[in-house]
Amino acid sequence: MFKADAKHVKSEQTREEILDSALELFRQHGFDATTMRDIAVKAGVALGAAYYYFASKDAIVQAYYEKVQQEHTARLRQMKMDGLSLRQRLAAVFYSKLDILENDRKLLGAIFRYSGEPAHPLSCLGPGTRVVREQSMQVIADAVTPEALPADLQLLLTLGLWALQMGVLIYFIYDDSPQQQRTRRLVDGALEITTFLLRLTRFPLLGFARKKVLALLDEAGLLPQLNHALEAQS
Amino acid sequence: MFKADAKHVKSEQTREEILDSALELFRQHGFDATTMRDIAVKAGVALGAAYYYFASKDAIVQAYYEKVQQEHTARLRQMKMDGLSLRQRLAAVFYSKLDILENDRKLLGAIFRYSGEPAHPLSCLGPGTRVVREQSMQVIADAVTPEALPADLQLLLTLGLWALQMGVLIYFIYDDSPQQQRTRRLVDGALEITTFLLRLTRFPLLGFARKKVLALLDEAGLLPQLNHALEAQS
DNA sequence: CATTACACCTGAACATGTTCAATATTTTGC
DNA sequence: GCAAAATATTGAACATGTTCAGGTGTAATG
Repeated sequence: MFKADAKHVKSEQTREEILDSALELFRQHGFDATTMRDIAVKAGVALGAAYYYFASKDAIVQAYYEKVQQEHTARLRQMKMDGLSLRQRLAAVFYSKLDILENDRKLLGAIFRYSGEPAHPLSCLGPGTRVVREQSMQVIADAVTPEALPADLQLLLTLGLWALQMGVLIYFIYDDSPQQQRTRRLVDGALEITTFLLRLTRFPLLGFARKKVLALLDEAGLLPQLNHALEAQS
Repeated sequence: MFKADAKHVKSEQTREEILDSALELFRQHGFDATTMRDIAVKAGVALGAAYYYFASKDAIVQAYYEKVQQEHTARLRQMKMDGLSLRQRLAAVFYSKLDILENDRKLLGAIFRYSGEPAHPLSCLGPGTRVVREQSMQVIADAVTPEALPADLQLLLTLGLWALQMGVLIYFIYDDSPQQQRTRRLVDGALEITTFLLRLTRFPLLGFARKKVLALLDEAGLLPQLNHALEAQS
């Protein structure tokens, strides 16, 4: 069995070699300027080997993003959130994501390339990316949960924040201010407003709007079985 | 001079021929399954001619979308909006767009392909598509203007509705319900909630939130010079 | 009418993502 | 240990988006 493991390790090493080479080249010369042949040469394998491990060039970026999501989850698990406010916890979630992605903004474009193609396996909204998408929602849900909100509101807030995060990432890609300070300020402001509005939902009129929104999202099939996910992980 | 015009007409005809051939093939077999060679053959021209008129395969879809936007603008100009409520006017805006795009949902994916690449000329958020983007905002602005809202609120509402429209289009692409009924219901519900919330902005607390949101968007550079656009067209 | 300029068009050549049949290597079953 | 199965790897071949040096016809110029 140890030999099987050794082999698995070897195989995994080849994969890593290809992935690392690809990322280094992407960062140096950009995604489009890097060819699969360049990647294979740098990784010291034949062209076909790259396709043995990755279904496509875009799939390499997808693999990168999965690593990013793992790292994001890991970082937040390590943080002590006790005593922090909801807004502070959410700021930690958003900021750490930006920190991780800071030097790879040019790679992110590939993630969104198939947003409008339901059938594409790499569509960031399609079934092919469900796992990483749910994981990214879970990170947000974990920051929301301690607030002990009513279940429906919690679901709504989580979904809204996830959508906000998507928007922030797009803004981040376009942000050419130094160190992407503008994106950070945008996050600050958006979270301030979010928590402010959250407090308002106690009032009857906004509570009514909340119910309306939830019903609408439900009818549209946009409410994921986050409940299940939440139960499963606890 | 009439000969020069004749030539211009001829050239324009070739362009149309290529565009029409491309669209028909895209609709029949999908965007990816259609090759530039197929398009050229069907249009009765050489491969290079297609590239004389369109910078890339994606640019053909962009040209299509520009036609769609023209049609959208034209249809709404023709409609009598007198006596309609804001919600009814907005419903007309959203519904007519869906009507125009109804049979071309598969084409739309290409529009969003470069959302995450600021430098790409076809990025739907980049400078290369500014004209058509402003035109699509203008259609919404025209439906909002008769409401005679305070300028800041009008700007905010227009921007929000434009973002909503983007989201609706994405949902539309993914919607496999018959005749995309779900998207229509989503529009109905979203507009109901929007107008409801709009009424609430009169209350001081939500008015405060409104100011916050505007300041945030302004700082983020997300408020376009829609004022200018509005002035220019009136 | 000859010449030049220019818009329009051609198709071969190129670059690169992707496939795949063939081969090498490792693991498994006996 | 050895044959068979599974896994890993190779690189040539292919498909297709894109480029480009050149050709063709038409209109202005002299």
